Amino acid sequence: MAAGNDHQDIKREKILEASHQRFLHYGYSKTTMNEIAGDLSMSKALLYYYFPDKSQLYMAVMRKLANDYLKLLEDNIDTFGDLKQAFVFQINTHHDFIVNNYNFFDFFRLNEQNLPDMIWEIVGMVHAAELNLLSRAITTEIGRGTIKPIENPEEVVDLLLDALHGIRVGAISQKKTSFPRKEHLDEIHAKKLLLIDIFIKGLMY
Amino acid sequence: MAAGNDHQDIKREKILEASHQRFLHYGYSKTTMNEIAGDLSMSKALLYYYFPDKSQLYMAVMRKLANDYLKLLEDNIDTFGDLKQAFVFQINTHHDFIVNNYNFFDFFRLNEQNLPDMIWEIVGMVHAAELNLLSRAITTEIGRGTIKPIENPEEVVDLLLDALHGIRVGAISQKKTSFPRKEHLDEIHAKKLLLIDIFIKGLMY
DNA sequence: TTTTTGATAGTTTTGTTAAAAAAGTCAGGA
DNA sequence: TCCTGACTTTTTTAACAAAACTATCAAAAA
Repeated sequence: MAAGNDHQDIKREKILEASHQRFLHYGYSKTTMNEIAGDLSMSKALLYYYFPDKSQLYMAVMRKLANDYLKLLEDNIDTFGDLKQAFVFQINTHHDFIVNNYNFFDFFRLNEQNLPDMIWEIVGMVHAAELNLLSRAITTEIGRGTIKPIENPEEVVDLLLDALHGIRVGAISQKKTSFPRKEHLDEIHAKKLLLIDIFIKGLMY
Repeated sequence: MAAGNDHQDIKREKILEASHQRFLHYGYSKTTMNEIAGDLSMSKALLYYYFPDKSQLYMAVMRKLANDYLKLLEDNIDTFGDLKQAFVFQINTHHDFIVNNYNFFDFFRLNEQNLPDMIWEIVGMVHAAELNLLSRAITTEIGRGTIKPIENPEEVVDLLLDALHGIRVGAISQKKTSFPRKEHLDEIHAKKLLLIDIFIKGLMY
């Protein structure tokens, strides 16, 4: 709690940074604790002094990324001229987040089934923030009188987020299921914009 | 082509039926050709007389299921009072199709990545039929003057189908990614109805 | 007392091989 | 043309050793 933690915190930060790079470029399973330690010119044992194990180190990096994302959302809450701006902002921010960290999430793709609970805590936090941003935007918009009053805005936003999550690449040609490939993300992004366009109109009088 | 194929076709049908039951109850990887042959009191070699190999037998069953589904869609094309009826019909039919054959599709879940191309042909056919049904319904509705003219109805329907595909179980509590579990299908179904409600309104004037 | 490390213990992944099980083939019978 | 038993080939499974990696710890350094 005292000032003495400063140096420790800085070191932790360094470790998170180096780990992020490794995880981002090589994925979870193909980076070893030795390599991270090597990048920082420290011993592997020291990593274990700062973090209890590999998976929790990964989580810590992920939490940091999530926090940055959350902050971005929170900083822009209630700053939108209309509902569409809010939705577009959310889609763009989310898109950038995914594109910039695409390889980092191979951990998700690999384990697919039973991921550690802490992951779902973080995902839940992010989801809650998105829900908050967008349902407030909806409430504001209702106040403006542009769209119909909604009993439960969160339910509607939750639905939209699910729907957005379902957008995949070109129907017939491409093979669905599985994770979207990186080269498709831009096409997906464009489709999402079209979807919210229709969706918003669906909320109007 | 001649009448002599009748008996062969009946036998093929029997094989498809028995295979369907096995695949449905035990999944692809846990049913053996011997078991199917046993169910029909025939030799395994005879199966290979009618079908080239196991995977193509599975495909044949799948194609049969798909054809039944397609027929259902085609029989009801252009029979809807309004657009919503058409969408609800599609969602309900699809829902029943999935619920009734849930275990059959474990083949998808297992392989997840690189599935045989023939699968995608069938998926493509089904998708095309859904696209056709719904975009015709949209065109009809435009004719009625209820909704705005759309340059490319198929694009819009494609988008909606993707969105529907993304609907999953309750946000925070439940763990996303991965296939939906059977016990969640009804909840998903309800959410889909809500989505098309908003979506259709989004297409109106 | 806090931070750091080399050495080492423990666990998971990888590679190998043999046995078992299942897929797939074929010569020949009805 | 339809069908089968016996056979071959391929795939899955189990067991186990080697290698790679995670995680720990006593002790040195700061």
